[in-house]
Amino acid sequence: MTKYEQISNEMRKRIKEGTYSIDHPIPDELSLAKEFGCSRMTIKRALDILVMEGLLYRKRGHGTFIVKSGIQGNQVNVVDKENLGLTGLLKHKKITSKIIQFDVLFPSEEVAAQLSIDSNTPVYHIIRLRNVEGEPFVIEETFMPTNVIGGINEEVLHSSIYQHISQTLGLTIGGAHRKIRADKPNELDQEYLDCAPDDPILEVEQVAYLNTGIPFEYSFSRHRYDKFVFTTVNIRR
Amino acid sequence: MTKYEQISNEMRKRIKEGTYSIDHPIPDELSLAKEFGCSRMTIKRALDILVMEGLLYRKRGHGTFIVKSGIQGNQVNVVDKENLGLTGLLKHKKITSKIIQFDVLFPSEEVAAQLSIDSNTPVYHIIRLRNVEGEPFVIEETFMPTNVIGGINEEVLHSSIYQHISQTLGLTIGGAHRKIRADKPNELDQEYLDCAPDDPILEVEQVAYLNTGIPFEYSFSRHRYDKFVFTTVNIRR
DNA sequence: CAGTGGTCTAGACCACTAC
DNA sequence: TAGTGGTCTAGACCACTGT
Repeated sequence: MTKYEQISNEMRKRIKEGTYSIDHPIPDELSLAKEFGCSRMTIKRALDILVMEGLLYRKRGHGTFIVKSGIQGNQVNVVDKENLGLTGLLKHKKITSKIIQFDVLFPSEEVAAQLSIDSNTPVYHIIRLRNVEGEPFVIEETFMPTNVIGGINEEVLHSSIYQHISQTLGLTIGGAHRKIRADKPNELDQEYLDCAPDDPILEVEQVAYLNTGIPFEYSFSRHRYDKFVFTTVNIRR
Repeated sequence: MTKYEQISNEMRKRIKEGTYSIDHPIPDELSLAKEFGCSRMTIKRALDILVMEGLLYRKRGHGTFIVKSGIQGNQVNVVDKENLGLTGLLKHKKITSKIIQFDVLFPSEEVAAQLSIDSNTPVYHIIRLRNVEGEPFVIEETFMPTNVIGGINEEVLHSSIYQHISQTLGLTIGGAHRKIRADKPNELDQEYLDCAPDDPILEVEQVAYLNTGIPFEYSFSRHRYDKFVFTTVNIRR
């Protein structure tokens, strides 16, 4: 844990606990530097994190203030929490997976383009039904290049692909591009998600990247409309 | 324009133009500091921007590399481009607005909570149908505190509220929290969006904030499912 | 070992705001 | 004028990597 992270955590705690008045600026950076026994740059960096989290804002010439609406709500680190896969998102919930399809094939033109591979590179093709607490939740169709990921088997598919990537393969997930849309249910949705012909579907199309910028996943997640909300936090810099 | 911004821009240009080999690290930070006649910290800060944009990635002990998929695609500053309102998102398209409802009322408990105001503060209540190129696109229901925004009239509603906020009122938009879900169409949707009873709706619920952290808008945007895709870019730090 | 990026310092000057 | 945050410097040491 770096010093600026420690200070950042301590300041977050103080802000949430109400240590500082909400109508006045928090102590200035030089004072905090003296208190924490560090340089002003380190304080600045620690506070930068809280500004990015939406907990503080700065006014040049005035000081640094607490964002009133930022205190309530316990969404600590919301900004970074996003691309962790279903298993990461829903801890403390019981997730089971049913493998509907699992094969290796040559990618279509579209899939090859999204994964930045040529059509001779085989890809895993996986369709899974994910149940949360025993209830059908989402159907995920996933394409992954075999030469980037590798080692996928039924055991992995029954637990978490993301865990396999980060822990077994030692790769770091870098980010994702997503498209979110509403759609009518297809036959697969109606069969496995147990939804009526007029129940909408929330589809998330995603290309996920390693921190090297190499795409490792192209997927479509089709959610029951009554059980899933996609949440984003956007903070201007 | 600060020095680190200038350097960041110059480096972005070089990367896109192919000045540096894509298979080797770009020059190390000390060399760049010498070339640009600045300290290493300033170089680091300039490169931080490009890392956040997904154009570069770092490997401790190795160097700094170009993200291959980051070169193609001209999505400069994608990350910041998001919350600009419909008018900002769809430039070059002809947008017209039909005002379905426009009044001032005392907020419900839910609306007051989202806007962090008490129930005695009046809010604008606006329902607009937005047409793109003459076709119905989205119904927006918006609540805004009169004491934060002010000066809303029919003329503003027919053009762009966001423009009014930033240009006329001189306020800066800071960020937004959004929830995206699929839903069945209600009567208003069917009437104005011209959709069938089994056409899904993509709803975006949003609380938008000024850079001071004060919420200024709580809104629900209900889109035709065949005309709108919500896109996000997520880059891990 | 040398070379890379990650963190941190102690201080400087500037831009903006209030008094 | 005094006080704030914004930027920048010229170094330092550490953590990690490959040879």
